[in-house]
Amino acid sequence: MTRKSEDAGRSTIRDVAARAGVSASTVSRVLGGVYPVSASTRTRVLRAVRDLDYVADARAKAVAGVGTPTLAFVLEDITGPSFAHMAHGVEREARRLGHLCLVCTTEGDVQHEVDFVEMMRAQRAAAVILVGGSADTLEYRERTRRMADSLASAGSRLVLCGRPPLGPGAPVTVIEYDNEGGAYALVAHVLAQGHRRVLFLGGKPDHTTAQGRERGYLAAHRARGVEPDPALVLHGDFTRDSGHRLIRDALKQRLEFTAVVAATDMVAAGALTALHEAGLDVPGDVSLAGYDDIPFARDLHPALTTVHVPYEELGRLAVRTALGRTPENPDEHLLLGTHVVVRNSVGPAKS
Amino acid sequence: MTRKSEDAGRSTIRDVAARAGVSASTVSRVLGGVYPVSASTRTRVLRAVRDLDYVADARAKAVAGVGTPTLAFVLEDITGPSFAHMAHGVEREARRLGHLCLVCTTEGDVQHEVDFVEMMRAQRAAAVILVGGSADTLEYRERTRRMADSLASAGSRLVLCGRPPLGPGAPVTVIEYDNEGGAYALVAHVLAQGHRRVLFLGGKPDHTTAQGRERGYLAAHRARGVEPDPALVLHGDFTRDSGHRLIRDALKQRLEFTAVVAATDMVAAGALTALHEAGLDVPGDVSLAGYDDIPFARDLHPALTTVHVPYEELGRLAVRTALGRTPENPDEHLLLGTHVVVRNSVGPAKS
DNA sequence: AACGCCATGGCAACCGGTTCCCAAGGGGGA
DNA sequence: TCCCCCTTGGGAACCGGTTGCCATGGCGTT
Repeated sequence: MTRKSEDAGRSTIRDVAARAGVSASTVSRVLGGVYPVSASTRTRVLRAVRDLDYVADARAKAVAGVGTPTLAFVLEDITGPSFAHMAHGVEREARRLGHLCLVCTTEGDVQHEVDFVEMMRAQRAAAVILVGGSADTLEYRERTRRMADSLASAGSRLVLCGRPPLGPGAPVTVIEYDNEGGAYALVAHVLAQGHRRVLFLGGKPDHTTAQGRERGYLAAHRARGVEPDPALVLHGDFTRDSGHRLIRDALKQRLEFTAVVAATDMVAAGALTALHEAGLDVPGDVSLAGYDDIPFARDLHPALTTVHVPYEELGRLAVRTALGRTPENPDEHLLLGTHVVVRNSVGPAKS
Repeated sequence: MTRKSEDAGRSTIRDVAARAGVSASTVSRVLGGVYPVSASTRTRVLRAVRDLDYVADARAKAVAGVGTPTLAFVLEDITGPSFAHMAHGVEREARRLGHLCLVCTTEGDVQHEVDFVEMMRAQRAAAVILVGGSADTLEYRERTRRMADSLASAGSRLVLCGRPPLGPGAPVTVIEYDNEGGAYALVAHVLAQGHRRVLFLGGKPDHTTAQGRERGYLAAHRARGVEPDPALVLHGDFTRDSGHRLIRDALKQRLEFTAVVAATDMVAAGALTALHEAGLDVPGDVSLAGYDDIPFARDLHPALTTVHVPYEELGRLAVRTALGRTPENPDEHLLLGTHVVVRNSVGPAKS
């Protein structure tokens, strides 16, 4: 028994070679499958492989340049339904294209993100996909730009998925969905039902996803000749509790509104519960709309009118464009459309 | 310019060494940090590292035995809320313990699972965590046993998380939650409200998670001296649509029941919508309970009475026991408890 | 001033594979 | 029967790191 074969049972290609009475190169060739090897040799080698339960070390193969490529995926929190769907799209497409898929959640910690990207550069990941909105500050742009350059110089690629783009010249692939357009269409639908005082439950003020949806809210008002009341634009975050709290407080201060547009379905869910708790009927007393079209939206009562975002498609596209990128078309920027899903939570305004 | 340094900008440790005028070993030692190196040499090396934007290849380090350990995580579909929470727990704990986290979704395809596990063996993953219930057939046990042995022989470890255990002797770590106990407590609560005809919306008949919950349903009846009507035990899957369809059909056939217990909250959500569509009040006409306590449960209307399962804790525990395993205590089997969360969807039976 | 120790850094082996290049041997055609 | 080609398989270099071992040289000590 050799030294290696007693080490936790992991056997090397040389162990196999010794057992089959051939050289390591021959074993490699049998396993590779392309190089011509005589039937008897092949049989002996395969038998030794089975006897030792041998599998070639993937890391060693990677060093030699024939490994399975890897792709990394960074998000804030995988338990959010829309994040989960993007993750699903990414994972599916990565698998379809023969890539392994590393995942990292940051829980909002910027330093985690930077560290992880650096680690992925060391791993020689084919691409790193950053998912989810962010504050679009100068610091954000510089930091992200550094990550992009660093990955690019290592032959890898940064993909921004639903994240603020970096301006021209950055070696980045950007896939966004149209937050402003979706919110515009949704709010236009609400206004068309006669509502004039529409409460907007937004996210963090500097978060670009929240900003886009807020812009759509404002633009829809102006397009209809309604000047939006700044007091009706509230800020929280994208959690269920935020929606719940915002509505409870708004009702407590006797803020007047006949409809609520939430920046996400999660927020809408909390808002709905708060409205119910206050004894209000939806949509009889107050209309409510969400954003994201998470699967649960149609099981709320009333079923939630919302904006459908093709999250899974987004994830798939991120992978496809990142990996299928051609040298002559290096920097892609895609904007995916959304559409309003009309259900039962928005009704005519009480006159 | 050397051959390497023009290759996509990736520079090797030898490039750095040449630029700093030292040998590769010195560069390695400077970066390693433990070996004593003179200040001037260190400065020159670090400068060369910065100039070339060098990062040591993680795969090469791994081959040399000093890489970042990796852990793999296999589930059917990450978009399910309970799966997502387990994934979150796994990822957090893996990160805390300094492990990278590979993820694979199988979409129910057994062959994918087998192939992926084999791939993880090649990757020398520290552990592979299989998540989610499964049919507990002989084929399942043999297949899973093979995976466990194969991983164990490679110094790795198979973890079954919410999956049927394999019986004694298998090199496996098992973390389960108490499906039967949770369902028992939940159904006992429903029966205590006076309900006698409780519809059970189960999963696939051979799926162990579904079976456990069904057993709890039956046991709670018997404990109360109520003989459960077999016609009230329905089978579908764990999707929202399944719950919706099952209730619609049950109502169409004029099945009599005063309460519904769904095998998951997703199923309960679909069921709730179907009940509403039929004009039934919950819990006035029919009581409803779920299982899993997903975040949305409290935003359903009425807020869903359900069983809380510590999914995130489960994921964390799976990682911790798999990695922290000691040689003298190799095979752990943990059973996590659950508890009923009483909300508003279960009321007294109409007499 | 000589000696010895320790700080420093290079050489080479090793991790576990792949693949280029070449040698040997067998079989078929002339 | 001889020669040539093609099939087959081995040796060694390489991928990009780490680390054991050893040589060197500067310093302090006696």
